[in-house]
Amino acid sequence: MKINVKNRELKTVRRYLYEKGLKHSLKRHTIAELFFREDKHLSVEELYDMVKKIDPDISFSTVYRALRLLEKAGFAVSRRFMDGVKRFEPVHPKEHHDHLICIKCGKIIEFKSKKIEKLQKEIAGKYNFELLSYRLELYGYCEDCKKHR
Amino acid sequence: MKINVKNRELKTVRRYLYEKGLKHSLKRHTIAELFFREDKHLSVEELYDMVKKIDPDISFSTVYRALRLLEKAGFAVSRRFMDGVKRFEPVHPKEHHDHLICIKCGKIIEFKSKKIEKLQKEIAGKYNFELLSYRLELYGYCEDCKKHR
DNA sequence: CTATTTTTGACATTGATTTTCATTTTCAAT
DNA sequence: ATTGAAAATGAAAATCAATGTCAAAAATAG
Ligand SMILES: [Mn+2]
Ligand SMILES: [Mn+2]
Ligand SMILES: [Zn+2]
Ligand SMILES: [Zn+2]
Repeated sequence: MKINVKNRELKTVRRYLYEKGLKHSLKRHTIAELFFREDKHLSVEELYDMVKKIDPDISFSTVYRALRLLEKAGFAVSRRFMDGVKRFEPVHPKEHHDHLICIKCGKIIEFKSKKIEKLQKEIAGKYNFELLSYRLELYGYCEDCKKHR
Repeated sequence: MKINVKNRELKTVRRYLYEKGLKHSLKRHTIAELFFREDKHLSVEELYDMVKKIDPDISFSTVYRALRLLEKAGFAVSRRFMDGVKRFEPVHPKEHHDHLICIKCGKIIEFKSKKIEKLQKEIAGKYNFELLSYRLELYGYCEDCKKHR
């Protein structure tokens, strides 16, 4: 159940805050809750626009800082796709994944490929590289967008 | 021979300028020549710093515009690696390639993998995506840097 | 409730990129 | 070589997302 996942994460956030001597505020909670519920790749701006509808008294700064906090705490990761803006997504207890990005509607589909990972390791090995991270992004038209163009 | 490649490219640039009714300036030539000669992944700033040593009267603006022109004309491509700054590299009549990037010294190694490309196409197909472009970047320590750390 | 510490909102700053505009240079036609 | 129209240039300003500052507000322990 999505709800349960979200609640588990919120509780863990709460524990993290307590352990770090940070305070648990309603605004922070509102932001985190929405962030986990949406479970998407959102820019600060985008999340802020959604947060505003729930509580118009939450500022951009607060959304920005909440996301950075979640990232530092390991509950979120950020990445930049080709449009250059930083996007955050919740970290799930799943491994690395990559993305298919629609250049028309912006839809993002996640995928994993053990085969590709294996080939990457081979390539790194060939150049005596110590591989620490990587990113693979596939751009094009999604199923819907390739019809209507 | 590298020189010949470079000269061929400069001539082609000249032809492009003529066809578009643009003018051929010495400054533009100096910038393009250096850009093709270096044949690396350079930010505007980096190329500007190198250009200054050849002709200190060339401004940042001019380097910036020259690179954009080269990109529009198809002689250069730009990309952003994880540091977020836009880098340009000459387009050679070779296919798509990907990058290994050292997170310590910044060295960039190019590679190609038909196998990975094939897997990517399979993945795109699985999601009914029309694949147009992609980027794959591998980050880690290069051969030298993994020793001295 | 009070004291202490953290959080917040508004605004400022940064850093890279891009645009603006007055001046200079190119180039084709004299 | 001279000239005039169009493009290129340099310096400065504008933009834009990301981040920093700080006084006021809110949270938590005692
Ligand atoms: Mn993702
Ligand atoms: Mn390259
Ligand atoms: Zn789409
Ligand atoms: Zn290195």
